[in-house]
Amino acid sequence: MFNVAEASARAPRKSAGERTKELILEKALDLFRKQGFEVATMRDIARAAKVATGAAYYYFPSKEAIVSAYYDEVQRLHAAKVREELVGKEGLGERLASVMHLKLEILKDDRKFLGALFRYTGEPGHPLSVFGQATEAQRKQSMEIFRQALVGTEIGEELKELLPWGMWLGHLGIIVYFIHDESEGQARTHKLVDRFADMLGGLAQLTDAALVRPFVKPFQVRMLETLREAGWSEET
Amino acid sequence: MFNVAEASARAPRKSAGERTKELILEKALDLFRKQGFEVATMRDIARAAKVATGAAYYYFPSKEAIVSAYYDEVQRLHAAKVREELVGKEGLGERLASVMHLKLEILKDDRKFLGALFRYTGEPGHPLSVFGQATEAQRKQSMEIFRQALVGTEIGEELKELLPWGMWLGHLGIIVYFIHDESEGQARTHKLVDRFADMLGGLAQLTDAALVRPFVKPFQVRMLETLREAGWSEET
DNA sequence: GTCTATAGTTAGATAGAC
DNA sequence: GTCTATCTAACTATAGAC
Repeated sequence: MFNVAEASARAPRKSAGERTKELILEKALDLFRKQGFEVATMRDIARAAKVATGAAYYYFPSKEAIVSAYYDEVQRLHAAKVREELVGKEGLGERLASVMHLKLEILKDDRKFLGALFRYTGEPGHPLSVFGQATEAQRKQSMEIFRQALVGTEIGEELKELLPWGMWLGHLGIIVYFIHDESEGQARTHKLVDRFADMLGGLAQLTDAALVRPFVKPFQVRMLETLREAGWSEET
Repeated sequence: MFNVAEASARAPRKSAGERTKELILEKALDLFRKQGFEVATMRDIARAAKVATGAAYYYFPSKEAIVSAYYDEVQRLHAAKVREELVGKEGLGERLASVMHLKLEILKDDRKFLGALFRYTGEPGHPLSVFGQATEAQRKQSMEIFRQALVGTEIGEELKELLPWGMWLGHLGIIVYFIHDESEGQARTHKLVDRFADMLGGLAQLTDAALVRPFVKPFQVRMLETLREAGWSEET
């Protein structure tokens, strides 16, 4: 009996609710992928999961919240893959490119409904706003992943502090580009990632080179000051 | 009689429809400012303008389209003010700061509903997407305004091509920050603008300085290449 | 706590008469 | 160009079964 309790503590059996929630999420994503976000209705989703509409709302306060839950899963997956794939990779450029390609790989079939993530970007109070209070935890988690890209690379103190935030912001931009990218396999986005990563790697080296650093450092310092002033550090 | 026709050609009398449209726009903005975008309904707006709901939809295909029409007006106003205020201002930093402060000045009372502009950022097909086909004209127009900030400043060829686009993109970011900024009179945003403009001015000078330019130029060239590859030039 | 069933509200959007 | 009537779908509310 004690053993059973212990075992369930180690690998807790999913409650009925958890399974239902997963089922709804899964069926919703099926529909989003097939029909797109707009066309799929909450009624459809509930029907596909063989639950009442109310059940869907019991687990997800809104349709967008389903996409948000999906994105949580994406982040978990991304963090895991990054841990695996980053070993042996050296240099900021190579590491950053790897992190981004992995992310895009995870998102590749879901461009049709990814846009829902950005719907509340301009509405500070909204629980699903990318820049809002309610999503701070996810933001930190995501920046943490990008911070991994810096491990083992030789860069100055200022960049070490600036880059995780900068890369996170840049990666949002890349995702928007990715959503718009109709090229085969989103090749253009992947190419763009390689180019940017490469340039960033080069620039990081350049700015730390003995000859150039004296000129660049004041700007880095001022940039840091400015961002702190702007409240960026409030949540770091 | 000829004179009347001529006069009306020069200053054409507004048709009934145009006046109705303006009335709806005006009343909608009143309500958005008082209640916010969400709370104000199309029914409220129509009632305030003393027309039927259908009439509002006859002129504006969606509620967001009203904000979009408002933003067109903003751009017109901004272009005019920039033309006035930029005379005598010298240096990239000072000119850019001026352009941005003027924009924020125009937007200052409307942060409550500005977020509606960004609602379709992640939906390429949508007529109101910031990055979509349908809004290309507005985008160009807006970049044109930022290009004014460069007039008379001494910067390299690459920057001359990169900056209008870069400033436009950056200014979108500033607007999002502005929307989130609860400081008195959005002082933080204005401060941020000054800092960024100042740094950009300094960086532009630095990168064109004889000692540093050889190092930096290759990066600028690659950046241009990359952006062209990415399709940025397709619409310029 | 996990749902069903059902009824109702709201508000964006549309169709068709005038 | 404007109105009335109507539709749709997100969302809410509630009462109750398990």
